[in-house]
Amino acid sequence: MRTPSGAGGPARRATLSRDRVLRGAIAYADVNGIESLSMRGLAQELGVVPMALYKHVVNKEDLLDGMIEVVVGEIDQAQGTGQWKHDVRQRILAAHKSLLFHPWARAVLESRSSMTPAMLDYLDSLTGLFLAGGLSVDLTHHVMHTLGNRMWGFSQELFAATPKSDTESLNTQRNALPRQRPHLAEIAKAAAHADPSSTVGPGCDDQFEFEFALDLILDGVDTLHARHWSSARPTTTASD
Amino acid sequence: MRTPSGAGGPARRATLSRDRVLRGAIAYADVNGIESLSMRGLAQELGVVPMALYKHVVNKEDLLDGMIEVVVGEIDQAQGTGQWKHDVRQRILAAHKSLLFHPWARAVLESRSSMTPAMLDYLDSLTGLFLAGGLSVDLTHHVMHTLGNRMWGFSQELFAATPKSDTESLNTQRNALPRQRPHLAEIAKAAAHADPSSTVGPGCDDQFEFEFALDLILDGVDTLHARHWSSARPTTTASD
DNA sequence: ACCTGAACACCGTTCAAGT
DNA sequence: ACCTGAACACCGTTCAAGT
Repeated sequence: MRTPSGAGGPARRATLSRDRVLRGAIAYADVNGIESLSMRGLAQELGVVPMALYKHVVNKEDLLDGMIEVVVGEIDQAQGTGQWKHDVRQRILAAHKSLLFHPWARAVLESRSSMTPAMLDYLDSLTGLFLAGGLSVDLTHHVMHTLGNRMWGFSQELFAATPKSDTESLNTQRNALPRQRPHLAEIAKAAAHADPSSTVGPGCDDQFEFEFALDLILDGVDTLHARHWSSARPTTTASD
Repeated sequence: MRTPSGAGGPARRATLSRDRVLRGAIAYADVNGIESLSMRGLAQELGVVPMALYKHVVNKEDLLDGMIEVVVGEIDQAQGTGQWKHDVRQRILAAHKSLLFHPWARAVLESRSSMTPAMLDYLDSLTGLFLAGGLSVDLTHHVMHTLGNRMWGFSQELFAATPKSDTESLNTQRNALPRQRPHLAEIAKAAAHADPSSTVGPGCDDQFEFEFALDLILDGVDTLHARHWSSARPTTTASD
């Protein structure tokens, strides 16, 4: 025992590389949450002195950039069928799946000040699917914005936030809500009835909601495309 | 000079209140950015010892909650016209405007673990507009999700990120992009042609893009409503 | 009872001293 | 030349000592 690479103590880790640092950080964030990811903590997890990380990563921002690069790079790129709506749908659902797998990824991705190469590649391939389907450059441009844009100025999955089950929060959800927010209560009740499995939350099927919104947008785009929509002479937007 | 409340030194501030703390924090974040908002820095800005803040705010999370509460509470609630599509559009554009005014607000709002009363009130009033317009509870439910949902699993205004103008970044934008990301380059070129004012960015009209996406969704909803769409028997989603 | 300075347990990153 | 411990300049929050 006490030999430098003995079997008793903490195992001697393989030599560090950028990839090992990034994957270590991803695993750390998956397990402990992104808010508790620190350079010092990650170094300890990797069995390394904190400053050793700075050989592979210029600073914490670069670490976060790299983590996003790995996650976005892993988005499945299925073979296209040539039908743009199907192919776009498939690609976006693949991205959705990858990001769902790492709960911290969306917030980190949105906090990046500029896009990473993998992000640009993904966007470019998606753009290419629209153009290959015969959509105009003009329409494709605005569709890309539509897909990237959060509605209302803010955008997160609004009913997904599981409130802490402290007393006040439960009161708000169960008692105060129906009185003070009757409209929200009505749709929450209907959703809970449709899926009685969840007792306190509204019991929404996140995947259904995601696909509903995606299809609504893609169908709307299809309509505009068929009408030869152009930003120069907008026909309102879709119907009028 | 040196009198406790003299005219020479830093002016004696009015007594602290939760409102003064929250508005001080908002002003601080507007000027210095949310990332440099600290309890200690805010206290100094308010001419107060750090621990004094904890009389009005339970911790930093509560401070952030309160800031969001103020911003969301300031969303303009125009008088409704009775036409649901118009009224919803107006309310959402008002929210968009309020959040644009505080660049940090979207990220902070999305980072909240549960909704604040003002957020719930806003959502309830929006839900009420759909229901008053005759949309089914079912459709209204999914529409609320659609508006709240970011497309693709991630969602920020994708082309809004103004990259730092360091050399590498400019290279990426100007030279590498057309070669490596031809599709993105094509729509960027078209957009720059339409609006030659911005030299490096794609020159997109953010407000136009926001309204395009909003109208696309609202028009799609209108179509589903006219077809008596129900999640029990979805007609695909819209057209087929 | 209220207020607050000092202290605690952290951060990311710099830097100079070691090999 | 490389590596790394200590140090620097911060955090949010606790706590005990002061009034």
